[in-house]
Amino acid sequence: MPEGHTIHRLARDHRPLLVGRTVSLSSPQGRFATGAELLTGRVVTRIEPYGKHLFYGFEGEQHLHVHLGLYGKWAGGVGPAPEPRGALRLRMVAGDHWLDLRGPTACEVVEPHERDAVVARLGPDPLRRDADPERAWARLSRSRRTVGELLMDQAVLAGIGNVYRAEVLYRAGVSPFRPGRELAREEWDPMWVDLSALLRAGVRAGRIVTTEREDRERRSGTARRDDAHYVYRRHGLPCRRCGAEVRTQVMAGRNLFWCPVCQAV
DNA sequence: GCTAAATGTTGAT
DNA sequence: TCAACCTTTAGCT
Repeated sequence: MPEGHTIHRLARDHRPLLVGRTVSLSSPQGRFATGAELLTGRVVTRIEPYGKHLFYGFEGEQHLHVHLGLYGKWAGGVGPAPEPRGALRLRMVAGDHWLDLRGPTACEVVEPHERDAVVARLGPDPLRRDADPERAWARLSRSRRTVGELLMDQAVLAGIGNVYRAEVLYRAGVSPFRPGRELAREEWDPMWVDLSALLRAGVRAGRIVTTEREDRERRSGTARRDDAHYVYRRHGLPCRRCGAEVRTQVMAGRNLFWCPVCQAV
């Protein structure tokens, strides 16, 4: 489930398994091999997430660049690795641990300047300590594009996907159709803070939960198991706060969800 | 069992 | 704007 929280969680989980260790890499899928085997025998020096991109740094200043895309997934375990099945793009083995990568959009060995080029075209990532929210504000506040489009643009903000877009706008009470330039600074600053908090909670939980505990508890009598979101994929259902029907419409190529009452303007 | 859709991006039209 | 990439799952039958 790859928005930024998934990528940062993977970096956190993979560091103790890989950093400082000699790793062997193989690409059983063959036809999608991207030279990863050439890194076999080298030591992993660091693992860095930027937005939805993940970079595994190796001795010799080369990096393995991974982008999970829509369906990419890592699996792993301890002990002998299972027989490779299906489209297994990459297997990494370090000591007792094995890690299998399936279905990524990107899995390639890159030079430092290529890594830098990827990072350079990304906006600030709210999960990174070195993120500069002013860069995002500079883009948002000058744009005629809608805030619903801007939040999905990785050059404006890195790591936000379709779930966080819908949920953070709902929590801010901002219409996705508002042009970025009509967003007030006093509205945007709390949204950045909220995004950071939601993403951090997502890293901890390993999934996206954007509803407040009180909201979930208040509804507990009605026993909906799936109460992790306010509006995402809830079109046609009543808004959890006002009861109006949650709506959906394609924006920036993805299904947008919003409450027409709570997010009227 | 089958189909459609899904938390994403790229490159062609 | 749309197809392609490629995997999993939800919701049908």
